[in-house]
Amino acid sequence: MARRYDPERRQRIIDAAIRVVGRAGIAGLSHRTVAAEADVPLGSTTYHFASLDELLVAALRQANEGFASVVRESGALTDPRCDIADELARVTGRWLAADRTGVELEYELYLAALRRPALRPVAAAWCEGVARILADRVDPVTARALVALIDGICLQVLLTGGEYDAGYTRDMLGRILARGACPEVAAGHGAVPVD
Amino acid sequence: MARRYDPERRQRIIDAAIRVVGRAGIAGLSHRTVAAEADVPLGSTTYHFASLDELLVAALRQANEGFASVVRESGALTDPRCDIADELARVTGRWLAADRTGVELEYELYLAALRRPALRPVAAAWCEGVARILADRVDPVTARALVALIDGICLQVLLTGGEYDAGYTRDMLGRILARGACPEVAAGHGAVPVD
Amino acid sequence: MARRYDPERRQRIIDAAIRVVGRAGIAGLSHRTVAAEADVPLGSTTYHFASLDELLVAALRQANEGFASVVRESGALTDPRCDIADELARVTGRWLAADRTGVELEYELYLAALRRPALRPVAAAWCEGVARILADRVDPVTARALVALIDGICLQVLLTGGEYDAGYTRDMLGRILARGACPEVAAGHGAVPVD
Amino acid sequence: MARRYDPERRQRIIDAAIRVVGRAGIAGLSHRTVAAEADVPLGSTTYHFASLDELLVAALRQANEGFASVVRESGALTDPRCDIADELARVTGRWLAADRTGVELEYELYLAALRRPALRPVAAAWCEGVARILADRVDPVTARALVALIDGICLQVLLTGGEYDAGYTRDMLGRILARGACPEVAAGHGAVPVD
DNA sequence: AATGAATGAGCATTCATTCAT
DNA sequence: TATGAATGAATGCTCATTCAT
Repeated sequence: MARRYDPERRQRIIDAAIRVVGRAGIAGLSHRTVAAEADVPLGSTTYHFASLDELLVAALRQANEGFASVVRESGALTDPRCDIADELARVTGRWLAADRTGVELEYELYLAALRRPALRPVAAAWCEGVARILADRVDPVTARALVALIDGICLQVLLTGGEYDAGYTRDMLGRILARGACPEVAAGHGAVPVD
Repeated sequence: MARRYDPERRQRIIDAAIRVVGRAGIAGLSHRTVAAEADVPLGSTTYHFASLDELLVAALRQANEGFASVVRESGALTDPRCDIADELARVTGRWLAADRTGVELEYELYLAALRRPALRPVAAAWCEGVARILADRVDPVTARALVALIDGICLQVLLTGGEYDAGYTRDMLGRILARGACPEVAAGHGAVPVD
Repeated sequence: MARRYDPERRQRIIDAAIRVVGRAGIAGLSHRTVAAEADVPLGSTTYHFASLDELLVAALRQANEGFASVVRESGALTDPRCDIADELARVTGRWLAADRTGVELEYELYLAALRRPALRPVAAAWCEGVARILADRVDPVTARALVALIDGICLQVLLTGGEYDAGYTRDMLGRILARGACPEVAAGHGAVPVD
Repeated sequence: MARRYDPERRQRIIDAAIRVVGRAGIAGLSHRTVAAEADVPLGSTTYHFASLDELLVAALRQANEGFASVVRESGALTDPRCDIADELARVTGRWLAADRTGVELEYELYLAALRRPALRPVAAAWCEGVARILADRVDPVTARALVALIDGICLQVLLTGGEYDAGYTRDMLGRILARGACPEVAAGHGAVPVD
């Protein structure tokens, strides 16, 4: 009994869900685990969220902001003189190093959206969020490609257990940004022969 | 009783697992669902695969081949005169269009490696497999970036429900390839400079 | 459906567990057997007891009381003039004769503590419970030895299928009590010397 | 294939079973665990032992000798001048300290014999084995009581997780041996008043 | 004589959800 | 409104045993 009239309980449950997903993955999210983590009665979670999916969407929508805010807080990107490739590579490295839990959680969102259409808008917002921040410096198409490349590089690091290589990332982002730097090659999309 | 001596049972279980994941996602894969799909007794699945993870690894290893074989079969990549960016963009488009279920399955298994270390080596093999096919035409670092970018673009398509844009993809792959030709940028990061 | 709101269910499950162990041994105790015996749904047993060990502790705690209460009810022990050895031997005999099933159950749960640390505190309480009853008449060290000897004798009877010999038991308990009166022997080992 | 004609396989399986029971208890003994421990094919265990019980009896019969042989090897007991109580207490302490696995295994035998009549002769042999060794120095009845007391004391140590107290053990064994030392008290089996 | 494959029963446990209060 | 109790289904997994070879 006791704990009636707890207006922030709903929020506390969401926060707990984020911690649970961060720790054990979406597969580890259940009414029980989240109730235990939030220190609320089991019935409370089903009362505030009609289904687990509803809770999951609320949680992921909130957790969504990790990378975007890291990028936004990197004031450098707004400085027109900074090297975007270098700065993005650095920021990505910091993000990967700082809080692996948060990183895994955001990619878990990707995994989940694959099967749950309800999550697709949330996943789409992730991409757009980052792209919009870059919109002041690069055209939208390039921004989207930068996000895609960062995504792909991060996935390779996370999935293969490899080290993140900031120099490599900077160079590859640089290539995307440097459209036209080597006009004669880019023009024809020619292959780069190895020998 | 009845069905003793079924030498291909192990393979049949793997095939059934792939069908189950394709239909219901990894979350839908259980000893029971796969046993029902393969039409074998429950005990048979645990006999042939000591754990679900082991079955998942076998399934991922087999499903893994989808994109790689599409790329490999695109004989064009071995033709030194073809435009790699254009060809890769076209092949990717064909793959995405042909069998969305297969694509989703491949990415779901791929992303699952995030939480299941047992799957990581197989996920890593995915990247390397595609990169190796490109190895005849581009240096390894560039190959890895191409794979990363394709990964990122495919994910955006799958997750946002957007259309696949072959022209955009070709251009962005082209940028990565273009600068692969500029030794002063690639230098120092294991790139194989073009002489 | 049907049987919601059954406030004594928890106790009924414990009682059922004791019956199951009495009939089939600890090895025969499972959520399923106890649920069937208590006539409750399977989920009910796991709801009330988070693990089988927890149920076992509750059962042992309850079954535990058999010998202790027989001793306690033997009012004679509180009579300063009675012969403790004789009375303990008689009480032990009565306990062994009365309900062999109960005795075996008590020893089975007792011995199970060997492998299940969760049961150890309850097993320890068994010893202390009996020892405490004797505390009015003998020093604590002697009490512990009396309990140990009774334990050993009962085990021999139970395990070898031999007959219980009250005279032999009385004599041996008597020897332990007799030397309790010789301070020079007991001294130095926490014995309470008789002044 | 390969390993046909392995005349010692039966014995190797028994040895493996003892190790398994010592490590994980009787509950941990299965055809699978013992086959893995013995490094023989699963079918081999069922071939050599028609049932698990048969293997268990064979294993316990062999493991049975632990304490008895420790006592026997303590040559001191055959020296008429040695203090039996002291020597037994010391030997018991050494046994408990040396190899807790072996100790637990022997008591596991007790637990099992409670429910499996097939094991009772084995358990009875345990008691008699030790008693027989003492037969040269004390009368059979006293020998049995010594064994019972040692049993009870060991159980208390094992079950309550307490420390073994050699001095206490020597004193209590001494009381059983010292029949008649305090004739006036022993005669009447009088109680030992605390105050 | 020996064994790998097979299988159906059983295990402890977790679960989303329902519902009477 | 909020919740503890309840429950049936499902989970991964282990098992003793059988049996064709």
